[in-house]
Amino acid sequence: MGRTIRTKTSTMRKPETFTKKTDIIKKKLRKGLWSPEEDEKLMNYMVRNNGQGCWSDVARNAGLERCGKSCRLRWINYLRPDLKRGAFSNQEEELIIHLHSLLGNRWSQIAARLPGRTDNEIKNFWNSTIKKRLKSMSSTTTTTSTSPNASDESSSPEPNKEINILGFSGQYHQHANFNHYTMNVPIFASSSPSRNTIFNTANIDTLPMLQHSGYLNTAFTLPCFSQSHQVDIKDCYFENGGVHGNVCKSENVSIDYAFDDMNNILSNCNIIDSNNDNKSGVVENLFQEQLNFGEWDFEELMKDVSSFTSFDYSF
DNA sequence: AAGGGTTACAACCGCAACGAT
DNA sequence: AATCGTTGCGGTTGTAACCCT
Repeated sequence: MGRTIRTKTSTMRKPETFTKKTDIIKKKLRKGLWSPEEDEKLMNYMVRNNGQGCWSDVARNAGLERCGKSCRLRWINYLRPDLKRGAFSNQEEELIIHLHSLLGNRWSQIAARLPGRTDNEIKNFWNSTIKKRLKSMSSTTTTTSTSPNASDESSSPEPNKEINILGFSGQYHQHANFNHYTMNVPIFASSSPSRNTIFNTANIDTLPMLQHSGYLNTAFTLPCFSQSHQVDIKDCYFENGGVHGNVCKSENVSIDYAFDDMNNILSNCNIIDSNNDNKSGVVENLFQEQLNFGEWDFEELMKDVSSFTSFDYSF
């Protein structure tokens, strides 16, 4: 599957020029496509200043005739060094479909679980490709639902297996396109309280991702994309806000499920026990040699990622 | 080769939330 | 409490590139 990659140049939409007197009076703010020169200015500024300051300052200080909003968008959607460009992999596509079935059009939340992808990119991909594909699929089969609420468990397939991971119970559901594990565990707050919309209640689906604050919550929802293989979950730690200091240590629980890329990353990540002397959590890659098995080079992604800037987790 | 239709995606817009004053 | 500036989000638009006839 995958998209055909188009190499769009920045001449797609001509940058607006302001020649009219009224334009100049209004303020010489450019719109439209960014020129390579503008990109360079913004990039240089962001690198030089570590991205500090508000966006209107960035626009001004970088010598750009753009509004801060435009700069922000350009940076987030295009210039950020951690962006992963190119076609979506099959796994990404399936993850997007799965997440969309749970979250609906919350593109930023979906994007937060796809390292290197932006909400805009995912939204575009969804609207231009997946939506149509699902539509054509739904005309031939009636088994798939894509609306956020339509995935509620009452209308989902029967739970066909009780499971137990690290002492927490849960259920295994088999959907049309993926397997899904829902665990009944208290959920902790993320490091960004204002963005806590789905992680602060108990007994919810914990979506596949690596949380910022130093614990591996993905251990509990296990979307399955391919054939089964075994996965070890090691040293899971739960933040105080959730399980109040409980630490599940190196139990090496093996579970019988599958999900490949995302799981590959997560199974390769270890959260160091908070009882360590240094009292700071560190996301470790345990099996570096396996990183290229999945699509995401996690170390690379972690570099310069604004949303992952602080790795000195204080437990 | 031409041109009309479609696709992909960069960028804009409006709105809401939030913090500072 | 009201206002203002900033940020972030989701919907929408515009258009280069591509496809098809």
